Amino acid sequence: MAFKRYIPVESISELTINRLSVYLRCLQQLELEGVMTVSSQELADRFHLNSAQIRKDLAYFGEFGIRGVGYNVAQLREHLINILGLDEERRVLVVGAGNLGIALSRYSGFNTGGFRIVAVLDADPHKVGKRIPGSLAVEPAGDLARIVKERRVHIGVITVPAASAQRAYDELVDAGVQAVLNFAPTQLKGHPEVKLKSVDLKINLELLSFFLSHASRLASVG
Amino acid sequence: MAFKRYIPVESISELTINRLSVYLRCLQQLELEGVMTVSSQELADRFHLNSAQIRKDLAYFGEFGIRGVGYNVAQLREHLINILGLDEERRVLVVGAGNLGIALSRYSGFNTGGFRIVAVLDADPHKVGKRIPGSLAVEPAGDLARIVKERRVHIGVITVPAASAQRAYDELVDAGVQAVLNFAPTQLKGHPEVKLKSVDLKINLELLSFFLSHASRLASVG
DNA sequence: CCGTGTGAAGCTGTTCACAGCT
DNA sequence: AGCTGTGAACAGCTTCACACGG
Repeated sequence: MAFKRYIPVESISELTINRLSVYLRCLQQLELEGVMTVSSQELADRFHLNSAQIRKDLAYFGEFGIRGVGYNVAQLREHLINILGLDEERRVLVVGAGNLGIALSRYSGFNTGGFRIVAVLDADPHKVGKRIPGSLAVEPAGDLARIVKERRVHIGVITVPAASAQRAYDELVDAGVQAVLNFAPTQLKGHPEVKLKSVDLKINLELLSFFLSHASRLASVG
Repeated sequence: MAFKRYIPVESISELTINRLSVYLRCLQQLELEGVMTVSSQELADRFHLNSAQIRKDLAYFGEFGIRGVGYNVAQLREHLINILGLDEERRVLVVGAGNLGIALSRYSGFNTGGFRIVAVLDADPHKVGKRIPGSLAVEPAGDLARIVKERRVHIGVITVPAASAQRAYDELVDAGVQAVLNFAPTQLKGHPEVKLKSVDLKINLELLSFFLSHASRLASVG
């Protein structure tokens, strides 16, 4: 792989990595449309991005474009897949078979493009054994460590209530997962060696609520 | 309400608003524990935040603390609820009764703390009429405009596939919603007057995948 | 004396603008 | 001639550090 090595990976911002995912979506759509080549300006116009930022983000990882021409769509798509590590299978385990856990385990985004859900766990004996339509059967949370090791799980997803999230996180880390995606609305801490990303779905609703409260004041002005 | 008025709301960053939600969670937990008063330093230590940032974020909206003492937990919690507009009922409509739409409509976070889901729609006639356990029955997507008006919907949530998301967004805006939360992995555009927030759940998995790919290189070094 | 509220400093992320390659 | 790749300027966000009030 022809990645630049003189810029350390740790120095690249999460914002840049998130944008690489966005660029990947855009390129996949262009490829469907049969577009062979695209300039950063065309990409920016089409998908409401900034052309300089696209070039800068890509330049962290290599020189993928051709001056005077632009980028080869299929090639750049492959590069992004390599950079994001989506060429390897990532085995995912979901802790918490509540509404969100079940939805994610059936969600196509979590079962395509390199990701595969290999287990869904719950501590509630009433849920254990139930088959999730279009997905797996729920397994007992007590088997977490064994399952992580046997199925060589890479990523743990936490969809338990806030009060149980820290314990789930600790167990996942002890069992040996390499990264954790947390949906519980709580601040987890304790394991700097395992990458943790937290997502609080309600925060986004509250953000919109804030704008609703303050938009009416603006509207009353103009 | 004793908000500062000399700083315009538009100048406050989304990052600050998101942190207000986090502070609210923290205060709710402290209140459960019976803590009456808290300093920014104690809050920061307890929940892994930065004390100066807490003070600065709060100072945009007023002077809520007492010098030499700290903040009254219950009072500050009320202030945050007011600032975020969570004292008013926000009526939410979900477009798309797939896995994610159904999960969100049952998700407690979307039915508490000021939010109430008043309708779940889908274009698929096979889904229409089905009752979501612990939630509402699915209604036809064709009734969107009527339902938005009759039930005075504030916020539309898009959980349809990427290809249908722009249409759903346009219909929601035309029907008169004031804000939209989009879960479809696509770049929406066209209505600057309606606040739009997009969340792509898969981007977070891809971010973790990136770190997995690059962590092994770090591990091989040290 | 202690902790808030806040200018100022420092840092990170974005955008500009152009040299250099094709 | 046109577009990439990139240093430099700019903008925005975070952290510092201290004057001020309780």
